[in-house]
Amino acid sequence: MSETCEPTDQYLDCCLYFTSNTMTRLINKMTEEAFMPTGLAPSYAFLMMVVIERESIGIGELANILKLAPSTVTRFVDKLILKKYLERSQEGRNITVKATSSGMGLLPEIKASWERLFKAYCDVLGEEFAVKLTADMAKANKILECN
Amino acid sequence: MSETCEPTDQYLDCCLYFTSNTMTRLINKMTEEAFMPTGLAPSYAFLMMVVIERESIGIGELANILKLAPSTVTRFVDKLILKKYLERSQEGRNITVKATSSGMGLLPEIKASWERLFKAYCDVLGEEFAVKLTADMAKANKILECN
DNA sequence: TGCTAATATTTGTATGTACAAATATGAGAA
DNA sequence: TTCTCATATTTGTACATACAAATATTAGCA
Repeated sequence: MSETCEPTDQYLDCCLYFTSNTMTRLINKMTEEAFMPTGLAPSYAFLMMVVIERESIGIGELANILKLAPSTVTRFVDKLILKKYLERSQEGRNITVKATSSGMGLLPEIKASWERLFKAYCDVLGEEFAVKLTADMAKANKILECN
Repeated sequence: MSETCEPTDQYLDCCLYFTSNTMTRLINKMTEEAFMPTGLAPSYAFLMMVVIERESIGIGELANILKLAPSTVTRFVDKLILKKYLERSQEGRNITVKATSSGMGLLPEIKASWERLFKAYCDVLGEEFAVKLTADMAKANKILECN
């Protein structure tokens, strides 16, 4: 008896903590699939995108943009350096990070994957609903960020 | 100089993967605080709630309700057994889990924490928005679950 | 020029969570 | 009754992520 969309305990669905965690697991799986061709986990791909867009950027600002802890960014950067996609450079007072040319080479595939992801969830959720939901969540995040 | 709600790169906010992960981190922090008095991490508290409500339940069904992988449920249950809040019982063919009396004793505090959490995010987001958002996310989850 | 405070980054360590492989358990066929 | 299959659970392992403590680096001051 496989489980196809059966209704489970409704009361958990009224909790933002629960729905948010559940959604993250579901969307993460979808995103990992979409980003498979890049050879990178989605968080790494996002980091690459931001670095490339900014040319050169410090750990702290990266953490701010990606909403990750600086220590997490450090670990990600370390791994991306191992893969030769990034390099650290000491620019004057600040340590900054920039993409190598092989890192830059990833950008088209990353962008394509990102679009594939968007299409994938719009296909099931309907574009209008998906876009609205995403905007609402971004709005909520902006409020929640301020503690 | 501190960073109070400054606007960051907008384009990430159009991505459901990004907004969902960000929201999960924010709401998880809030939830951990709210559940502090229970002495349990939120996921454990939720598991306890479901077990108590069902009296006795198998790992698989628990995984289904909580939307977690069965292996994850096994680990959680192991830890809750160590803390003497749960016990495993072999009922006929199936292994089931039920709360000990000390586990049951947690319920009021868990419920109180859950209400505190609800109040906390309604306070900042506004109850109407929060409830609507949660419902929309639950709706999206139901669709995404069916792959 | 050297000292101290402020800030940025990294490291140590812990936790949640998953997947895949291993294992156990019960059910049906021979 | 024994064998094999299906299903449920656990174990091995790996990764993202965080917090707090340690470290480095710069800036301002004496």
